[in-house]
Amino acid sequence: LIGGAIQVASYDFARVEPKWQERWEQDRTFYVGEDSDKPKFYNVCMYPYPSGDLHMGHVRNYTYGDLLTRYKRMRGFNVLSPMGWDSFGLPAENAAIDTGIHPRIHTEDRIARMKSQIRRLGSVYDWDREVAAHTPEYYHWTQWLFLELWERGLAYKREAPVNWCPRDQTVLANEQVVEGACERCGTPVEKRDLRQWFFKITDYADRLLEDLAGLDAWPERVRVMQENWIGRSEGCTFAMEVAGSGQRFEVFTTRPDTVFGMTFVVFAPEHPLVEELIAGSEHEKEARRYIQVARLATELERLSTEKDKTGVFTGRYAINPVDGREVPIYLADYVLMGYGTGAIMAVPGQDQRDWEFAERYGLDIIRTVQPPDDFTGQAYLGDGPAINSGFLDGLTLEDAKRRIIDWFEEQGIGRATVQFRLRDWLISRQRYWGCPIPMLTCPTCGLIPVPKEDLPVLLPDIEDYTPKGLSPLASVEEFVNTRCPRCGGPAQRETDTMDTFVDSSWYFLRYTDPADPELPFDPERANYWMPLDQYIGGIEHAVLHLMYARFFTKVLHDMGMVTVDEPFARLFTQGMITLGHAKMSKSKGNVVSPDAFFASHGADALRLYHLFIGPPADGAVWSDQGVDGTARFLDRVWRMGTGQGGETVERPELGADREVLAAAHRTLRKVTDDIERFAFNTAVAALMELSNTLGAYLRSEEGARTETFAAAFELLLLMLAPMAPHLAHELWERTGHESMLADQPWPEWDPELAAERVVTMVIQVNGKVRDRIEVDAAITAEAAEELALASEKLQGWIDGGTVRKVIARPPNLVNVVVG
RNA sequence: GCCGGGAUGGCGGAAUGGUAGACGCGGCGGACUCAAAAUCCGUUGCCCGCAAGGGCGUGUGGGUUCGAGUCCCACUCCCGGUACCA
Repeated sequence: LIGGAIQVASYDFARVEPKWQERWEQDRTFYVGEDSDKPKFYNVCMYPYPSGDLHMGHVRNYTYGDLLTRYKRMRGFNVLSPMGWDSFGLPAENAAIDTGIHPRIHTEDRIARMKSQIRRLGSVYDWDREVAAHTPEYYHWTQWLFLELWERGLAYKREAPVNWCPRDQTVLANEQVVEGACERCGTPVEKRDLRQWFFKITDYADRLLEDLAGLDAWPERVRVMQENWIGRSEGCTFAMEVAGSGQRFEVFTTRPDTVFGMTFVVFAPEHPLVEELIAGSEHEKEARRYIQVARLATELERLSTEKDKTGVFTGRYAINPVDGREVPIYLADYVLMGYGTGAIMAVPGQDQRDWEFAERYGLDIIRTVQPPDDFTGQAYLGDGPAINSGFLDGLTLEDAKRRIIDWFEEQGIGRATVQFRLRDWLISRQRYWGCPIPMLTCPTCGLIPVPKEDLPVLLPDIEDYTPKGLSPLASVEEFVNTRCPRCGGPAQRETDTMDTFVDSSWYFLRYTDPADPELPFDPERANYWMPLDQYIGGIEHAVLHLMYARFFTKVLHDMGMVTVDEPFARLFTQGMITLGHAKMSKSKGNVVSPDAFFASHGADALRLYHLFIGPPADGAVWSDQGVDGTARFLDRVWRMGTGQGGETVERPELGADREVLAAAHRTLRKVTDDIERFAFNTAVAALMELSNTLGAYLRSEEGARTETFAAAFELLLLMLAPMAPHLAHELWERTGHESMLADQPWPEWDPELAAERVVTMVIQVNGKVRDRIEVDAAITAEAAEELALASEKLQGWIDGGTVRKVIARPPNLVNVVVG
């Protein structure tokens, strides 16, 4: 950046960093096998979508991951840290629509760019295990896994109302709809009925929920988010009858105890019984109009809480099974077809939504739980004795629930049931750049899987990527038309591709056996590495990827392919880097590129700043000057390590120097602690302090003793090795070490040296600091008290009062209570 | 609304119930230099004071404690997630 003579004195990262990046690669320092005596440590950063440019979020992620790889290796672990590419997906296809460049060319070009940036960061991986979702060698096994799910009844195709993004011309999973809009492009999502492929993740709902409890090394918030997403509620399903017609339908409720308070029934407008219900009713016209309007409403409008509840009377009545009373049946879109049975018993006295609806349409409200005297709200949701409830009167909420469910069972009309909010995972995408679904439709045999020996079903090259509501594959006749493997007749291939979250649900298993030609992975090799000892990534994957990957792992466990049934033992979710509290994004044009910093400050300074910026779990505000600061620190270390920070002197005796060595060992203790608890910011701060101490030592009047300085500086380099690896390795070599720094064991601190000998003791009067004195760290309470009371400064503060109490907390503090 | 997290100097942040503001950024003053950059030294929460020193101070109001940024209660605001889930 700046030329001139001075530049020679500072850390020449432009020369040093590439040198070590090559060395690590040539020496295969971070390539590993399964034949080690050391304990294993499987460390993964979430594999990226190859967008082509490393952004600060990646840098933060890989800096943490790389620190851990290097640190754990020094701690004696057989560390596997692989990297790969989530390389199917929409951006490459959208680019192809614009430019005509094949998504594969586009993607592979970007992978190459990103890979070189990752190398430039000094982040090290076992590249022999690199995987990319878009390669036939990988998606062969994604298809194989699909067929396994199919064989187990966990993959199925059905017509369903789905979320349709009109801009991307594709279906979205529920998880990809954010506030009624497409997660990717923000376009409001529409409802469409399409035949789609689903994975039956709901079969695993209970296990996905229960096993969260065992994930105690996961962030609490991620567990809570998954718990809410799965959304288990216990309740009861019971049957009711339509008066006159004898038609039966079921309702689900979590409050069966309030059944005597039912004053109406509501059906979702899409409920399959609605047609029959309204046919011939005097309210038929009105009802049809309402259904029409409800269907057209976008998800966004329907979800709006601002909207008043609307509905329409069907003209029919349902019979309450507990007392034979007839209650009106309404249609209303506040009841959702996708949850429960799509029909509810409405109890306005105990449900606020029902209350609002009842008020609007002038329906009765009956309280069945006695609210407390001071209750001023509308619907009462709390506990209390049951009232107006026949044989339930007087019972508490829980007792009444149990009693009424028993009664339903005795009558044979209902039972206790559990409902989940979680829906099956819709995996069909009407797009080109994804993993083809290995299924055929035969006019005689129906849905037929592609035989495993015919895999992979290759993605054909095409010319026209424009979405037309069907996958672009649908217009490739050579692809579509094939033979049925069962009857030999003509058959047609499935033309949808899979959601890219399918690809990413198992890549961490492929890493363990990346080139296996027979299986997605060898169970033995997978069992050696699984589970991941550390998984690091963004919080945005809290429910999507992390839950799908858990689901796949459980299925593979049930297949006997892998022993564990949870993939990620420890999860760390990093906070987001923002610029002045605004999210960095291309569209806002406020992206700070790491590339510029590789050139101006070097990778080590950038890494160190990411470590130093704040607690890793928190968001952080980017500051260019912050990188100046860590670069300055590295320069100071560099000058000290290359003899430019001051001369050392030969001196036999170790005197006050002992304190310098002690400081180094205390730093080592703190840095080790801090790394273990992911407090990288304070670990860096501690290294800065040590470097300040060493600088002062070199400049001190009596001079730094050669041997002592060397010992302390060596510790500094060892601690810097995982954080600023290039500079640390270079200085290690320059200070005369033969072996590579990365191969050194992490040092142990000397407890005797690290122990404090003299500390500052604070003397307080009534909790306010009035004096400070130096005392022996081993001082007794009695001696501390005596010293404190003897303090001259204290006398003025005690004057006029009597000492009521003395609290001594040696060696840090004595508090004299004066009254 | 519900769930989770948070609020500390000009800024990022530090602090097992025990010296609030470590470390860094920025600022100010100085050394070096013809000058600048770089580097080094000093200083930097606010208020009063020439100083010695003193007072105040961790979103607000209470409480527990010899002692509270930290624990408890009530509230305000900010961030994230989620939302007619019966």
